[in-house]
Amino acid sequence: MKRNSRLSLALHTLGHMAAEPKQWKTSADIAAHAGTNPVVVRRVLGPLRKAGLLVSEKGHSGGWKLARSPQEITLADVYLALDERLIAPDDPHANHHCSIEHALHEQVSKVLEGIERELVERFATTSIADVQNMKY
Amino acid sequence: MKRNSRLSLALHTLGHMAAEPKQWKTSADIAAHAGTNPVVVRRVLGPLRKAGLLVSEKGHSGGWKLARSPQEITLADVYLALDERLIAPDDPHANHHCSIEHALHEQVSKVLEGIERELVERFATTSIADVQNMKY
DNA sequence: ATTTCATGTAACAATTATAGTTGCATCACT
DNA sequence: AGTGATGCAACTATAATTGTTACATGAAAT
Repeated sequence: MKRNSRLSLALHTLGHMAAEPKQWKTSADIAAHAGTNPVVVRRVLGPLRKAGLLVSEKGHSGGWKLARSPQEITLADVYLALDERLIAPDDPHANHHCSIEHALHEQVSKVLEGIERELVERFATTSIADVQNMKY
Repeated sequence: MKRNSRLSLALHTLGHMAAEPKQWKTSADIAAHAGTNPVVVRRVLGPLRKAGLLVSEKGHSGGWKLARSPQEITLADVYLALDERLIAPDDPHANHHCSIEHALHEQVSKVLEGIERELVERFATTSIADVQNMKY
């Protein structure tokens, strides 16, 4: 696979599911389409289930499907569920000798943090249905 | 170092330089402040020089400094110079068996590509001087 | 001129992050 | 019971990133 694969895999999968919201899809099927492994799929989809975007069922004729309508799932929901932070590094306070360095570091972090927030807001304006319906 | 280190290292360095735009800084000094290696610093700063954001001089009393004023260097300049693509994976057309898969893939790519563009626009609204001056 | 100190670059090693794999417990439907 | 799915843990493999060493080149200082 490539970089940013978690988000990308998630969006593909949700896009597919949006086309047939009633149908249960197995991780094996999803993996086959995505050219990856069922366990990898479950690993990516797990957090989406925890976030309430998907539901899964065990057992015969089990699998995965959307927990709500595609219009009600935004890219921000997915992004946050996956715990991605593409802009701002999760850097919970590196040590810096000189105080100028420290202040500057704080500044850079604040700026990136702000842009990260704006990115999430942007993601929130697009739903899975939008992706699937070729709004763009 | 941590993730996103290239962008982050670049911004820190430029921030420092913005404080003393006349002064030549060596990669060794920069590296010491950033807690990394001079070669790594040159590797990150090289593309910024190629993009015309920095100038460097060899020899005794050589080093690096800004090629223009901090107000005239935006985060987008840095981001693009480093060739970062944080949102959209550079995926020059993966093969897909079924055409639905293909169409969906195109869609996801288009959406992410659009958001990537908007991110660059956002970066363009903030300059190194803004970072340094604690505008936020 | 020679020494000194810097960049520029290549090649390699080490580390870290990510993806892939195997194995098995658990649960639900047939 | 038997089958086929998820859930999860542990491990391996691979890729990406960073760090290191070595050396050629160029410019200033002596």
